[in-house]
Amino acid sequence: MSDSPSAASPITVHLAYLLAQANREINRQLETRLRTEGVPVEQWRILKVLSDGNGRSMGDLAEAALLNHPTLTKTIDRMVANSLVYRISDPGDRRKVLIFCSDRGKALVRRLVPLALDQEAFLSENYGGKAMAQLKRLLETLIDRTG
Amino acid sequence: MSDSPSAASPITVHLAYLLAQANREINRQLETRLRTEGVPVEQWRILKVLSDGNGRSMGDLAEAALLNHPTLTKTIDRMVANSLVYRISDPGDRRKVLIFCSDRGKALVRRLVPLALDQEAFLSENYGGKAMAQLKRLLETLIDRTG
DNA sequence: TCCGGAATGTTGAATTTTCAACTGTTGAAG
DNA sequence: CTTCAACAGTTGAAAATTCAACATTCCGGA
Repeated sequence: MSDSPSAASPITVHLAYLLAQANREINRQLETRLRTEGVPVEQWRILKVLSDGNGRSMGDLAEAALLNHPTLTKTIDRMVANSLVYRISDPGDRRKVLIFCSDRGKALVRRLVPLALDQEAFLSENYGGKAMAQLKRLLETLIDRTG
Repeated sequence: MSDSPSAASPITVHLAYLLAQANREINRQLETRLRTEGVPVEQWRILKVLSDGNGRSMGDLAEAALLNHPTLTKTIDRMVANSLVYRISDPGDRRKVLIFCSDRGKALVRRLVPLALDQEAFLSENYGGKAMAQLKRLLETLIDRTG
């Protein structure tokens, strides 16, 4: 009898809430790490995705970087202004625009990757590599099953 | 030898990325459910926290609802305009403002709770109650250990 | 008592995101 | 061939968020 009969369950037991809370916290940690290079988390995701040298359409990139379409357009505008990426009209389908990472962007990614890996290492240490692997696996299947 | 030696690990293996992705997905699902009542997820969180009848200071509420301070101020402005909550200056510390849920707000929460529980039920079914419990536990400890 | 620093919220400007509407392109049906 | 619906991306206005600066109140020490 730990609760009175009418005690409603708090929102803190909802998966949606816990995910939002954890995401907020981890995102903040990453944000402060990336602040060294003055790069927002969204731009880090975009750059990392593009860093393999392949171009991506806006649609694919939006999906990969977890951004809405118009938001991505404007973020890419800013990144083009900073010479981090560039647009090329897709020769095969002229509705599409391919985004590529510039040399400057690639150099930035090389400085960013260690910062992100630092976070992973930090989490592994303070949270446990086992728990982390388990959590990642559960998140992946959650995304697969509902996304 | 599944990867070439120089293959960089994709961003999709980072915990920060997986959390962002899962959060985005689950949040969207919740959003569409709450759309029935036209309530943004952030307001749902605020209302649910306040629905026990106790007042909260802006600071406590911001923490509980996962919002920054100025964002909360303006969100509460909107909710006051909609008569969902009201402000009362804290008698014990006049720097503080206590936020309470109005009757209208409470009635709304009663319609919202089933929508949120529906999501939990849906997830339990399509993802597994076991996996869900495990995921919740892992998220809680992650938050404890890093937050 | 009075001062000054810390805590609590709010505000206004600037930035960012979102929504809906729009342009241009493709592909398939007739 | 045309035509037209669907697709890809952008745009401009509106809404929301963030940042920095600003009150106001509290509290501890001179």
